[in-house]
Amino acid sequence: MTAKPTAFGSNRLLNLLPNTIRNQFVSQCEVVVLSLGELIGSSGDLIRYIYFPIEGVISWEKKIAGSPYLVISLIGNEGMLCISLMLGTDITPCRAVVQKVGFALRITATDFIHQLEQHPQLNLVVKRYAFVTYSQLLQTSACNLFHVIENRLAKLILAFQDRSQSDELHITQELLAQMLGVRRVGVTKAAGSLQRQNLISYSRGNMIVHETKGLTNASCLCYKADKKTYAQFLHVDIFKADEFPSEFEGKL
Amino acid sequence: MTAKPTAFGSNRLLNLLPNTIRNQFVSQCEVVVLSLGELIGSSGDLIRYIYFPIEGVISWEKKIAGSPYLVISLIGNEGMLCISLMLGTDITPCRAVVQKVGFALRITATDFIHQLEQHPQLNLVVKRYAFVTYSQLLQTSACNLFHVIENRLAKLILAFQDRSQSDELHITQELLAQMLGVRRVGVTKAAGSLQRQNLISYSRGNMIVHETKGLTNASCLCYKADKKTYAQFLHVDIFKADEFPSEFEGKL
DNA sequence: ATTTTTTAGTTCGCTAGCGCACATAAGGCT
DNA sequence: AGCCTTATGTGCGCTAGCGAACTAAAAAAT
Repeated sequence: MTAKPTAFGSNRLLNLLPNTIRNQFVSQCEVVVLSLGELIGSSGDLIRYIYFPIEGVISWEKKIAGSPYLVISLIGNEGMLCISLMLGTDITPCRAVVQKVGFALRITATDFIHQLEQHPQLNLVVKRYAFVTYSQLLQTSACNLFHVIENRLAKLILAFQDRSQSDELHITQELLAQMLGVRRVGVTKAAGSLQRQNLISYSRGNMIVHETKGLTNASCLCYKADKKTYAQFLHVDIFKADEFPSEFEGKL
Repeated sequence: MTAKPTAFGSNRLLNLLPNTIRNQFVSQCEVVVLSLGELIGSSGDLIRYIYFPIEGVISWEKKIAGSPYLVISLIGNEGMLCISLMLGTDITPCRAVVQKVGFALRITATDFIHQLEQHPQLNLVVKRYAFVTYSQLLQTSACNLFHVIENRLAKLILAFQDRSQSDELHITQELLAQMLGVRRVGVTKAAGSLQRQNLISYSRGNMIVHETKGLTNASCLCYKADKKTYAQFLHVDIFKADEFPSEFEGKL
């Protein structure tokens, strides 16, 4: 499904760009629907398109030998897919699956590289996003090792909520378990605990977040750390510094 | 300690560069000693220098709230420190500690950025290295979650051996435990098991690797996966493709 | 030679999470 | 209504790893 975008720039990364550049960039994009369960790319695939979600949630999943897929991060309109092109290769290291329906702007890989050359501001935004992604992965790596399921579940729910832009999440415990790389029973227990604390309620795949703040406390500090990282390196005034582009250009 | 390098290009990343470019790059570097336990940078620090180890091993460590430092990766002459500069920021997300003495070429951050602008080949190598690093971190993240201590220890020993370029490692179980984010007792148990299999032997901080192959089997497949990733994206003929620089230039 | 420090080995009780199997309940379908 | 599928809850025995405390032995210091 392709059409000219109707909701320009509601991807938060693209929103960081100056208007003229964003408009020029978006004119090179097409809008595509993200349908539930859709596989956008598998590990090892050639990257044909770069996606900037506007609505919906995509999970970024790594598979290692002998273990199930593990969700590395969730991607919504705060992010993009996939950063590998920025890093000198057109092969994707993970698979990406649509976990909540929506739509995205997408651009072909070759056009994207072209745009990067033309717009140092775009270049900077994407590099910074890659850094944030890397930095959050560092956090997740340690989180996976040290933190218990209940904390990790709370963090995941919050991440899903942020990207859904809704307090009602449509997701089963089975799926949450797969994302966390644990048994469903483990999620049942943890979710039960969160429900008893009146932070969430759920029924057959419909979860409602009641208390974002309480859930933040129930999660490990990793959730806050991730948010802070994003805010620090992708703050809205990323280009407002006087030195851009004279000093930043080509440097960053 | 600064002096003109005596062993040009024995960093494997720099070895990928064409001779003329490597020589030009190295002429901008100074040689510094890496002394045991030296802290090269802490999380949040400004990046003043970029390091290309020639000998020795540096650990790249992430700290999250409430937990000890966790080693994300070991860096030797196959790598560099630190990739953040490539990603649009001059702040380092981890601390780096020298775990085996040696020396490195280093260049100031501003000179490095200058070199990147001048040499698209250098740019590509560093980008690719950043991708490999990211990709290996994906692997480690899942490994930390799914694999038992014995597997992870075997992997760590192999990584240390590779970067030490020696079968004799000088490292205590206490330190290995800190690297893995587990108790020393856990390492004692796992190391005892590896010793009973005649894969290693050790005594008071001196470990000898007897069977690299056996140790590879004792490790999870993550060790092999990491090697494969490195080989795939940083193979020696990274520039031998005809299309460089005409097609790659500016694109990758 | 004796003491102190460092490194490694052992034990104990405990918890988180596992695999597996089965029970319960809510919706959807015929 | 009755059946079937899907989602969630529960129980059981087991293992990996934890915290804490103690022992043993090698090396270093006095």
